Amino acid sequence: MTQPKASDTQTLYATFAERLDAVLAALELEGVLPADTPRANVAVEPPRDPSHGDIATNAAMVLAKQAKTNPRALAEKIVEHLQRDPDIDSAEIAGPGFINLRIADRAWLGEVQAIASLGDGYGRSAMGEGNRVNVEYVSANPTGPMHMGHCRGAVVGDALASLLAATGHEVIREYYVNDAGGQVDVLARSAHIRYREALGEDVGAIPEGLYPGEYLMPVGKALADEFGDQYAAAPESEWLPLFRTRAVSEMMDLIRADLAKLGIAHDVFSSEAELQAAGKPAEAEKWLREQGLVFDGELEKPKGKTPEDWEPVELPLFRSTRFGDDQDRPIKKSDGSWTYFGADLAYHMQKAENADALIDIWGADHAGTVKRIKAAVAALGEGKGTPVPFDVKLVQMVQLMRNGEPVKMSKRSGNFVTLADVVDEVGKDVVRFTMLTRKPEAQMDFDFAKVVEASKDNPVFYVQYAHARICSTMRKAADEGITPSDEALYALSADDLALVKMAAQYPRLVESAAQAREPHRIAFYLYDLAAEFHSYWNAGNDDASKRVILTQDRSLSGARLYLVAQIGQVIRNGLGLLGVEAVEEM
RNA sequence: GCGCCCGUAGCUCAGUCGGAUAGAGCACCAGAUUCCUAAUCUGGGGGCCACAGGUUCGAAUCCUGUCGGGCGCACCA
Repeated sequence: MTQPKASDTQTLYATFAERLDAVLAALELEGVLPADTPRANVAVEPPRDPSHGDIATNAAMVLAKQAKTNPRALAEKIVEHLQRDPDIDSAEIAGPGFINLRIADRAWLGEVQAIASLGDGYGRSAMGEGNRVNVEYVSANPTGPMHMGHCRGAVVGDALASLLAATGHEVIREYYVNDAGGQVDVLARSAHIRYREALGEDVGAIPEGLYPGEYLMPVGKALADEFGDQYAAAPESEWLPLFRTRAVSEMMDLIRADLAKLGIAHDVFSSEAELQAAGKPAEAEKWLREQGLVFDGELEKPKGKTPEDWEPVELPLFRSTRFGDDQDRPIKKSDGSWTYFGADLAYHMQKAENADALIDIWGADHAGTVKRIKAAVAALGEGKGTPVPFDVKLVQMVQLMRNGEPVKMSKRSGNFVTLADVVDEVGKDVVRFTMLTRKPEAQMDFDFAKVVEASKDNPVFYVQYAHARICSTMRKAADEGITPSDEALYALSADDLALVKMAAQYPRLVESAAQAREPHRIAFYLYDLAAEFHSYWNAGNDDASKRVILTQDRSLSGARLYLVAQIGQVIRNGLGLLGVEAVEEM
């Protein structure tokens, strides 16, 4: 598949922003505005109320003070210039000083042709200027299959990565494998029990503190097949590293398979164990000590209630308080091994060397560690002289429900709803769209039963149905011998143009969603666009002259088919960003 | 006690860099199918944007405080 090219031509809204800019520049020359007037707050956007026109700007209100006049007087000067633009039918001053523009039909029709010629590239943008952005997401511990708790971050991260890729960023999708801590030793011990079980031993119940899940049985079986009983009675030190490596590798295969079900594939898997083996945390420590940012000091007491076995210890601390953290954080434990943070710090420094910007998608339960990792990246930027843009997006918890009752999940007890189960039951598209139809920083309930049983109410089908309807219309028209054509676009009516206006917002929406790093905006937009289309379609039920397929007026029908095909294109492009399939029939 | 996130219609949620009369879906009520896919559409009722101050031409949006919900607060990961 060839990568669609970013739009070379400017989209409609962008050109009007530029035209306004030119007017303001002219006013500076005329002396109405002082030279080099800052215009950061000037907005050019569609008004919420369509009766106010196609495009509105607040320029006069924002700049009135600098022009030493009142907004309406300045607005009149601006309008005077704008009215000379042949693509602007009218420019009116309203309310406190808004300028409302009505755009000529031919400009809108040009946008329809732009969609057609850009195809998959419509809505792509060069905004990112090829900046390398590393997006780290999922990074679930390799101790078992993915459960629903991981799902939201996975989908949001993936959609965000796609969004950035579509807006001219070079995106690295990365997964950090936490394969170095104590929990992977627990995994190895759990695998050892399953190994003995596979050898025919009666192991009874899985002991407290180990992973009881049956997903480790195939791992034990594979180890038994390969090594026979040579490790069955051997001391732990003989088999632990081996079992750990094998089990982690199997778990990662499992996780990759789960992610594949969601349509997610990472470019890079970084191993914490390898990072440590390569001496990266030690390098980071050395460098930070030189910067005076790591020192040996006494660890502060935890802020909450003091644990009973609390005693002061001296550890190498990272001076994260210098960057706004509540306390300095240890990078090594008292046994000399690296803390999670110590390794993570080195990991982020490594990532920063290979990217212009970093984004982490984390679960809200890790919110407490955001400040220290941001401090680490800030320290790096300071040391290198160039700050590294770094964003941690927190994805709030998903409360899993079943018939209104919360489902308690615990990996330790083996009681959790796996991602694979849910995807198998309701489908990838439903899961992805559901996760994307709310902003990620708000908590959400995911009622399993509701989503399974009432999935036909899911908005994803509403959007997909719009696309399927368009495809079906194209098929039907082909049967009637009517082909889409832009020859008679001039014949389109105001109802047709309403659809165009909605579609024309797509490029600016993609850019603003990418800038805000909020992929959910795409989902809501697609819903609105689908609604506009369904409404348009149904108008043909009441009034046959408003149908798309008109056997008695093949030229108008061809124009409408051409238009509708472009709506389908936009829906397809948007769903593509979200990783949801644009089905051709339902 | 401290930090982070959230609070918008009965329910689930949008609300763009602060902009004009705060919007959808579900549910409820009334309609549309001899007609391109009714998984759709049209119309209706429903709001102290948690509360109180502040900032300004203008606040659901920004600031401060209060209340309510969630998450976190060793050297775990």
